[in-house]
Amino acid sequence: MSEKQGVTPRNEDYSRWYTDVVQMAELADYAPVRGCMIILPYGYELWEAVRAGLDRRFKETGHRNAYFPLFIPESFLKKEAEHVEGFSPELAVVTIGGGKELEEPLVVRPTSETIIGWAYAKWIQSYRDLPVLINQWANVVRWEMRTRLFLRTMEFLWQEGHTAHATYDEAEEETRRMLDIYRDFAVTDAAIPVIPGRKSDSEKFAGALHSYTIEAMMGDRRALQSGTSHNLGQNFAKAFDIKYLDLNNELQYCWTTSWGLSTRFIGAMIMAHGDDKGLRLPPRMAPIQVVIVPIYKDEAEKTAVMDTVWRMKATLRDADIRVHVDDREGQTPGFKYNDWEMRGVPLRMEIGPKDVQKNSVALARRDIPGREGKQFVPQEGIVTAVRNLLDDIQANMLKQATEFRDSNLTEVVGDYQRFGEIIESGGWALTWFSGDREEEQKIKEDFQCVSRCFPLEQPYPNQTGPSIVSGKTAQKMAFFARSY
RNA sequence: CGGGGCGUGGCGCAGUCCGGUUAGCGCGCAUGAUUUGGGUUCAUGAGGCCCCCGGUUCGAAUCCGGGCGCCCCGACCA
Repeated sequence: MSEKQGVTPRNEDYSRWYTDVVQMAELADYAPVRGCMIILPYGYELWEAVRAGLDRRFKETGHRNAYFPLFIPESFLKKEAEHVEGFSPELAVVTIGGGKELEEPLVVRPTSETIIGWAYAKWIQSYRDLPVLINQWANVVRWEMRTRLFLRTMEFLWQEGHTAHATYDEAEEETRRMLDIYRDFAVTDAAIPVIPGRKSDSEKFAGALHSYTIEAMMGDRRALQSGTSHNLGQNFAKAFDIKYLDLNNELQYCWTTSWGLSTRFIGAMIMAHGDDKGLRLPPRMAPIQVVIVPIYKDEAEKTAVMDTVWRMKATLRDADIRVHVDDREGQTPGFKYNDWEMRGVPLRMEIGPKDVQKNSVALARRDIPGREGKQFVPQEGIVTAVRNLLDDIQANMLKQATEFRDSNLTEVVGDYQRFGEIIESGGWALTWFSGDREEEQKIKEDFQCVSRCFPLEQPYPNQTGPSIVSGKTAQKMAFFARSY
């Protein structure tokens, strides 16, 4: 028992590792209701970082935030045939309010296309009203059978963007623009080398013309859909009567899009970067970028050390570096090192009597374990030194994750057995694929996996190849992998 | 929905088969020492409707019946 101090090693039990990290790093806790979670302050700060990174990008591209109701009339869900079919099994429905049976049950939103569609129909009259570019930050509920903290919970937080346009091309451009924003955010801020691509017909959103996704590889090599962007065509416009008068005074249906990224993304960060010591957070997302651990033996040393500690803290804070001083009494420095490593803080600053004497500090990187990642730097010019290190850690984490991803991708052409071996060994296979539902169903039955996406960046553009199951000519290659 | 497992201080468990005084242990927590450049050590202490209801019994955490909840595997799943 006392042997086990940290998280369960990943190769021993990846699931346990994940649960340990989430709980020991105090990201989330279980709730009294099955499948629901309490997002703890440290976890919520990560979500705030996600929000900040995305919100800025949304606003830069002309979107504005609004808020729509949690309750949706049940009839709304039924207006779009595929949509209702896709979501019915996972709806939470309110039938009683104020002690009385409701005339029409209210659905707790699983997503807001319908109620926003209703509003857009009211608001849009003319081509001059377009485009409508709105995003909302909200919670949604889906009655999931099997849940896991952050990855799949019955209630989760997300943002959902909903836009309306005059033409197919504009809607498609918007869909792709938002996918690229997700890609840029994931890569630049979260250091996750996601693969943007298009979903196959059987994997697309219920009611969409087509869906795009960013797919990330987790530490156990399973795939995680980390954000999605949908071109809804005119399906919802027709269901909700979203129409406008064009230049020629002719009534037209709008073209709409929706796109979302949820608290699941926190799961992606945990699993894309974490190691056997626990969480590893990319500096741009880390609630605490630098943790200062003071070292002293007695009161005299403490006074001198803490003086330097508070001075360093103020210097870093004034430079907008997120810094925390671990001044807990009664814990040894060694304990604190492990504790903050488990919590994923990218950079640790140690300040002891020797440092006070030499006007130096010790800096230890989370991304490079042991002695190699540790260095002594002068207190003079600490801001630049820390900034450079944080940048380097950010870049290195992306590099590490990219190398890991690429070393687990295998291209396979026309060899179904080999394809199966790759999938069953846990890797990702890139192969020609027709996108037909029957083929995908066969793969699902044979290997318990479906296509992740047709990557936007095709390795052999303008070429064709034999679809993996049927052998018939396929236009594009797709990734296949087991997923969360 | 099918199969399996489990409900005992905050957490992880022992005790249940074979009923019997104050229900133990580890971790955590509190207080005080000690220690502090990689998870110190020790002392003292706080903390329990033994999931719920009913039954058997002089006596139930333990046996019997019923219920509830959770976890795992499968099925299902944007």
